[in-house]
Amino acid sequence: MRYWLMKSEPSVFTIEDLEKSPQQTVKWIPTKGIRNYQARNFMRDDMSLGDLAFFYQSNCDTPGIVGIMKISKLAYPDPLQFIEGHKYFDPKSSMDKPRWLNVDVTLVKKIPLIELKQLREFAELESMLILRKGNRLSITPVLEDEWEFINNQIN
DNA sequence: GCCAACGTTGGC
DNA sequence: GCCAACGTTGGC
Repeated sequence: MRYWLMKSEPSVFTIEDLEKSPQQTVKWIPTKGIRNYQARNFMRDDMSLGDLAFFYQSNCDTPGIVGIMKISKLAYPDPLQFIEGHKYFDPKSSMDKPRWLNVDVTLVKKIPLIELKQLREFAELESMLILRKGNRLSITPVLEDEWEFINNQIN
């Protein structure tokens, strides 16, 4: 069992959108393609069914963690890469050899916002990838210790 | 294979 | 809106 942190911009997809989705389950992210090789490789190589992930809202007034999700479907080809003219169309991808993948996620629970600036205050979280300068990866692994520490803040 | 130019991310 | 940091592209 692994732990993850997955970013979404509220202008694109919010935790409420996830809450309102059928079975509270969506392709991550419904209207968006993940177009970064490192993030793709995490999904393809390292994610397992039942892995848990923080829902992190980014690029907004109050960036931070707002929920917990689980991986409910393993990596599969992102349909958006095949739609000609679509923003996420990739001419170099093919049905035979799809380049881009998504997983499905299911909401476990919403949690009260833990702001980025709060996360920065905990020495225990110093090594979190999300807190590193210049971090831009939309999917990052979270260590078990970090996961538990943050969960203890919730309870 | 180098690297400059460009595009994107995302906190502030 | 700024801009630092980073990833990708493409000419050479």
